[in-house]
Amino acid sequence: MVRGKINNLIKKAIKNAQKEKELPKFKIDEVSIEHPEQEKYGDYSTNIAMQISKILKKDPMEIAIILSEKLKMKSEKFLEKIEIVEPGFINFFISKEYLQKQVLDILKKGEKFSDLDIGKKKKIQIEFISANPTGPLTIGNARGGPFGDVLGNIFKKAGFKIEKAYYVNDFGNQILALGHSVLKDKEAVYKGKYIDELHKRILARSNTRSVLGGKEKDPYKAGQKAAKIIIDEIIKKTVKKMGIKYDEWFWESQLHKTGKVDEIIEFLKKKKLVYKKDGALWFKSSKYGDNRDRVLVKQDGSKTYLTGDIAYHRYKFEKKKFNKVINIWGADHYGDISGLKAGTEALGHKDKLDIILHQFVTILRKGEKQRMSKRKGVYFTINELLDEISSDVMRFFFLQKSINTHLNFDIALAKEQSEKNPVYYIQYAFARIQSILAKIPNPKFQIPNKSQIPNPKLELLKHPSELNLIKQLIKFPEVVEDTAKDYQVQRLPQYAFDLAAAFHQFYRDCRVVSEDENFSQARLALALATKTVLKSVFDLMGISAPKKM
RNA sequence: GCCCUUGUAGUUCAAUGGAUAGAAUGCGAACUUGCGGAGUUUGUGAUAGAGGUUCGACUCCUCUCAAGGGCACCA
Repeated sequence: MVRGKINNLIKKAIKNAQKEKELPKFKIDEVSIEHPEQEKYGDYSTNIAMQISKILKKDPMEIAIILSEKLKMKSEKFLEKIEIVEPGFINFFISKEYLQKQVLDILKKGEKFSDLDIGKKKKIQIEFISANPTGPLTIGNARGGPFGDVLGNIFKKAGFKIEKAYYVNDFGNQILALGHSVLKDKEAVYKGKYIDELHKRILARSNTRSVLGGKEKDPYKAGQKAAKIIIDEIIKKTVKKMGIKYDEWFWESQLHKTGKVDEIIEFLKKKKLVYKKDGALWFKSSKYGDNRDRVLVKQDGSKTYLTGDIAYHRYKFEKKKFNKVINIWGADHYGDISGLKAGTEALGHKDKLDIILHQFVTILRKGEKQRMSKRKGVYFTINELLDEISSDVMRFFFLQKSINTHLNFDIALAKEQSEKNPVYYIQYAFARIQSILAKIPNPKFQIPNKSQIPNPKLELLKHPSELNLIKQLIKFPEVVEDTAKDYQVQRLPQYAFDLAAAFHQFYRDCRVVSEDENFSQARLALALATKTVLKSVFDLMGISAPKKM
């Protein structure tokens, strides 16, 4: 990675300057390197001189001059020049030769280009969606879907071992409520077509061989049966349609059946972290920074959601040995964070749990807000959305936005704009490359690939559009690295768009297949490298890479 | 009342404390007889308000205003 190389150069330059007493000793945590927006400021840039100037109270320009002298001495072939600009920026310009060589590097590495090793094979579990099995997935609770899925893909690329999990809350009050709803008795809560169907199926006197059929009068059992059907026949299908594949579907009821929840209570009792009050058993979570204590066992003897969740997390950390667990929750679970964090800390797994909240989606119909409620049967399901727009468009739409935004979703607009969507723009770039490759007229123009890399005269690639395209290509590993660190997944669609734009410009300016064999070879190599990277980006985003459109 | 998140072109969204705030879409203009006219170039237009910190603020701090969420022995 170019950025890594520059980083090392700067660190060495600082050390050298210190050795020669041109700069005093001091500590810096991180050298920040960015891409300047303007071309004249180079390809990479650092503000390190300003950072140091704060510590040393010395003029940043002076520091920049000292460092740049050291950098120039050390400078390697990949840099064409280094410039200093007021008030103390050091700007780096990448050499043509280096860029040209990178094309071959990408072709050699293929799909593995931008595979990183920052994960060191540590195990991360990402749990997302995990909506209650009481109805179809709505746009509200599925926002975490594309996000969690893609974050997992990023981690994998960055060298972590990943598990994607869905936690099924098939236990407790909402299951009872579901049961009543299915039985359509006085305590019914949920409404909708699916409830009517479940009502028929679960109450109908069907053939005795059917596990789920038959008359079921007990509301809790009816609820459990309904939950299983909802997961297996509704949610799993929707999830698949969204292009998400889970490694594990974990059922909460298992924890209760196997006594894991009781074990948690015993464990906390032993650690003297519980007490009785008002007939309930409380967890002293406030000892771990929670704003209040939490109930583990209610007055009526049943366990709270939290108790089960702590048991589940013990399973994650101790049985499955995850080094890190990331839960993606809706903003309505904000109040539960400190309770679970306290629980994991009591278990001795502090700092291994990350909880990311996603804000909600406001559904608009013709500009008017729609209040959603599963209980009232008013909601917009993922399935309905996928009838209107493709999974590609849906995923891209959600991925583009930071998880923190309260986003507005106008269905009519989404449908209308799905035809002008940036996804098409990006996919079109891919299709264009395919079409170029398909049209190679002369068999002498070999298509370079992994097994057979000819020696394209890459030094011919010197048009600004060609060099710019290569610069985009080599940013890919940086995108993976940054996203694995800060979880800002919207960087990915942004990058895909920039890359596609760079390709379209190249296409306009540089004819790929021409009479000139050497040019054709070199540009084919570049087109192929672009195809490789685009394909990887599509894979990370879970979006299809069409050969034709 | 307290806590979390958010407020950026007409609209939907970007921008590790950096240099002239970037796209898409809308509206306006132009290019493209050539590997796909689903492409390219270009004009228009925005940091909710008031203070503060900083060489430098959309970004950090304080207050005000506005939106969503949370403050359960529900999940």
